[in-house]
Amino acid sequence: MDISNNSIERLCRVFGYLDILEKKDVEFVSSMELAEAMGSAAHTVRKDISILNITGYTRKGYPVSSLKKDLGNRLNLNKTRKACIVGLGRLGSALLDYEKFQEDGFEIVAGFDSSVNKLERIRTDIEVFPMSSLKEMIVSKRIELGIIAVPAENAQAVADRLVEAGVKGMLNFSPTKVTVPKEIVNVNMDFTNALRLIAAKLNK
Amino acid sequence: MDISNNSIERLCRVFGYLDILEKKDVEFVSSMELAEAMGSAAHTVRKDISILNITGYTRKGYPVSSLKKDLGNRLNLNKTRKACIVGLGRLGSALLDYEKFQEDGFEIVAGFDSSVNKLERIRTDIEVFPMSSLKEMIVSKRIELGIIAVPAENAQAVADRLVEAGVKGMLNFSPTKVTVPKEIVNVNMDFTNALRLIAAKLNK
DNA sequence: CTATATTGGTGAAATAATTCACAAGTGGAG
DNA sequence: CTCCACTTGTGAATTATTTCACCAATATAG
Repeated sequence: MDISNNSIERLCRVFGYLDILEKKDVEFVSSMELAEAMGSAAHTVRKDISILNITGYTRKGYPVSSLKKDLGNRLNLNKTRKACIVGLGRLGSALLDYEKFQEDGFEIVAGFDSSVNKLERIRTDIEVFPMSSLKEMIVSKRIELGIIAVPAENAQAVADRLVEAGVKGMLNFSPTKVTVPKEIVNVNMDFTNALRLIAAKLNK
Repeated sequence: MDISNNSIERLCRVFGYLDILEKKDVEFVSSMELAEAMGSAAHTVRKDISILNITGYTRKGYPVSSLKKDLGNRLNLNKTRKACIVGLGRLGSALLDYEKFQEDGFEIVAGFDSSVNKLERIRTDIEVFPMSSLKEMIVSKRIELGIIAVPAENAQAVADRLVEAGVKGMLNFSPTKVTVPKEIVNVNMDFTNALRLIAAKLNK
């Protein structure tokens, strides 16, 4: 299927918003309302949805629950996926307890760190392990996603080990770009670059 | 100047990589090497740079320091900018101590939280204040950027107050899209949506 | 000095993405 | 029943972005 990255990202956001509407028992939502919530345009929303061959109802909009279900099916968001966090410094341990992940269908089932010290001090409901058991745990717990929260200089090494252990996707919080085999999905969250982007846009 | 968002983002990453090269005293870098480090193509790098009318040297590449300086000038990255963090929960307080920001020219000069309890318990070198002094501090310290690290339900209210206090740009870590006047630059970092994007790309 | 291998620069071509415009359907008012 | 206001769906037009192909410049080797 040829659906652009931008469309996918927008649709993922729509999915998130539908989740909110569903919890409020809203039955129908128009492309206009979705667009407003997303900060985009109504025709963009309609186009994105129509790419997936999902249709709404004239004069009523899209049925919230069914659209959410359909989007979820097409975008693979209907099943819970297991993830682990590597690197339990300030950021990593904050992510361990970020409840939103669970609510949204991403279950953090393990944390890893190379420092025994950190492992002992950490207070969380989630099991934490030394780096040496990374592969074993990823395999036995069937973890699909790895979240990298280690310093830049270790990011590539961690990515390599995650790949070797068999994760399918990685979310990389380190400011380094990591190189992974092309079948592995990798998304970067580079805080500094986000600030740079803001600075660069300030006087455009 | 009409330079696309994607180009700007790529160039910001190039800027970051040049910083590393400069610290290693590398004198010249080729478009190919830059491309490899960025995970893009050489012609993309050259095109992006040429959009800014910056030129390199045949057979040598680009002079690292001078390219960095030029890019910095064009992208507004050569001066340090002051930022504050609003919301000092797990994530916010982790960000307070994220040294990378300082190294990269973004100085976190204040943290804010509505809970006096949190303010008292927090251990950091950076000054923290109650929400009631948000505007006063932003004005007096000439803070240009706001980093939002509060729960979704408060994000819009915080964004409004930041705008009202006069920040020029915001980095929003909450999973909600916030609406701001169009002259304010706003960038979202939505963790959940990043994971969703990964999931959606898994079987494409 | 000459030949060669590199490397940047860039207009043009190819692709991709967005935006538009409007036909078609339909719930609801009167 | 009729009309109207509203909302989707989508081919077409537009705009933006990426990719290509190749010229020009030049460092280096011999």
